[in-house]
Amino acid sequence: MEVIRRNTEYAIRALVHLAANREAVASAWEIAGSQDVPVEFLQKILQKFVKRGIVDSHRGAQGGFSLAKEPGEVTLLEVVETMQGKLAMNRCFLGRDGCPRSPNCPLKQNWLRMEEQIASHMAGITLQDLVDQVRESSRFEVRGERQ
Amino acid sequence: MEVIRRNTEYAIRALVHLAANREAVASAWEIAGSQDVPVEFLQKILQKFVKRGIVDSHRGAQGGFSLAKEPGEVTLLEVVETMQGKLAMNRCFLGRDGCPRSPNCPLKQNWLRMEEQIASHMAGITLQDLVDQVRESSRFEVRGERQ
DNA sequence: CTATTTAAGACTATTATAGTCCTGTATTAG
DNA sequence: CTAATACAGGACTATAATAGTCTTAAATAG
Ligand code: FES
Ligand code: FES
Repeated sequence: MEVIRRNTEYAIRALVHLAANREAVASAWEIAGSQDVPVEFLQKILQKFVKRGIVDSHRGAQGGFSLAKEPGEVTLLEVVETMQGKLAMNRCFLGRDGCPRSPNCPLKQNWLRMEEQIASHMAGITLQDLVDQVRESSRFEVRGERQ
Repeated sequence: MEVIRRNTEYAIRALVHLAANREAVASAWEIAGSQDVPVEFLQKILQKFVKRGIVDSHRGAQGGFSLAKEPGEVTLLEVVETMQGKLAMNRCFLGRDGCPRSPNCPLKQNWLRMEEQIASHMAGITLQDLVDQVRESSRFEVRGERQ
């Protein structure tokens, strides 16, 4: 079972791309090409971030997308939640027809704690961190350390 | 996005049922009825636990299923993994065509840590805990404390 | 022997995700 | 002003995952 969906993965890659070339405007076509993502699909994805104010869009010739915030300000949590909404372990357990049945169910507490753990973990990672790491590993690759 | 699937939820309910009536043999039909789960579907589910040695099956008339282990020995983690396999955040990030591209990717470490957190949390909850809690809450209900 | 109940696999239905396409509108180079 | 460029938004299709059903066989209690 996979928690992070494909489009979320695409989104992260695209945002890392934007964060790496801060201030520059990149078209969806350009990003898609460099990240192996279907263009039209990527546009759809980026639109969500535009609405959230995380990405700026620029129409017309020479237009495209750019990061609206500092890379250090955008957390993985924001990105993931923009794509797939709040992560939920399960709406209900041990209740036959929805959670309200057992308001004091112990699993509910456990699910919530797990959700919080994941969320706070993701909230601690920013695009800047990812960009830095990408630079790190490509430094290795340049020295001929492939695989 | 939901991490726990429907059939896993059914499985937990069914196992709690079995754990509550320890030693007794309950037919799939009986369990399904008491837990609002499609019978045939539940059979499929229980078969998985039989194979894992968590549940014993008894064919023929008056047959059914019973818990093969002590309720305190069966963890939520086992149950969830029996149904949906190991929980994975995502097989890969920031690599275009699979994880091997960046063996030292930072997200990989983060995903692993999150997976471990969830797993250890689930490993700390047993069927016994759930049965106890169900008894707790029904005690409240009996006193007329509905909602 | 017969009614009951699980085992196993094939099959279908439903829903979620992924991906495409088309039409419109803003922007800007020329 | 015009034409090319590139995003906006919605409708649409395809694919895959999940959920659920059905059918046949094998075991067992009475
Ligand atoms: S009964 Fe709804 S979360 Fe436990
Ligand atoms: S590149 Fe595969 S997990 Fe990061």
